[in-house]
Amino acid sequence: MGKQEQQQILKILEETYRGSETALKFGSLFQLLVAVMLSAQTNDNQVNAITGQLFARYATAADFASLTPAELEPLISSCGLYKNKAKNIIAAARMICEKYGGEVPADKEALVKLPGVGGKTANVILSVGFGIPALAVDTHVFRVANRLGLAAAKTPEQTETQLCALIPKQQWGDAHHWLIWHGRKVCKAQHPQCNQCPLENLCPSNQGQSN
DNA sequence: ATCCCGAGGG
DNA sequence: CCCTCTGGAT
Repeated sequence: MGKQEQQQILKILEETYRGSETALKFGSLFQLLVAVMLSAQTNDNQVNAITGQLFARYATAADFASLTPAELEPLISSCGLYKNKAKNIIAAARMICEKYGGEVPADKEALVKLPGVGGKTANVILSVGFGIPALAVDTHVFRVANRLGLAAAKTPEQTETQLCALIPKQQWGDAHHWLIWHGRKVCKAQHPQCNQCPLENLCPSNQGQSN
């Protein structure tokens, strides 16, 4: 896979998925943080199904900091992993109140120190929340980047490094969404829809390609 | 049965 | 590196 083909793939991804953005609903940076924390190992619809009511009742970091796990758990249980998520969301809310005046910090080092916030979540907050260039690598980005030959990575960290070297900084946030949506709609984990893929003839993982 | 915009702990 | 946490959709 040469650099020429990689740039061609990126161009087609951009044309196909231009303008795509997060499906998560949120009304503030802190709500974005909660929504992304809830999204682990579930899908956007499951998160959006509960955050409407949740954020109407509890909107700010201070609101969540005042909750106990026993209070929050039943409100988020439908998203799965709910004990860890409840504990982490409350602990992160308290740390944000104590250390950052109730505002989500615009700094990756600080974000990653929040309980339950790892590299992927931190990068989503930076790029989607603050407009700071960052390329979040989730399960879709990891899988799709490897399949398309945009990366040859064994870990999400390697994927991030390799993609960032390939893509201009101002497109990191957009590229994250191109790969997410391509992974969700076409390049699925189980049964990739290669026959309706705009990259069918460029993808090194497509066995049935015509060229 | 498998996957979903992961992270922390052992 | 592996395991665990977890419900809901397909």
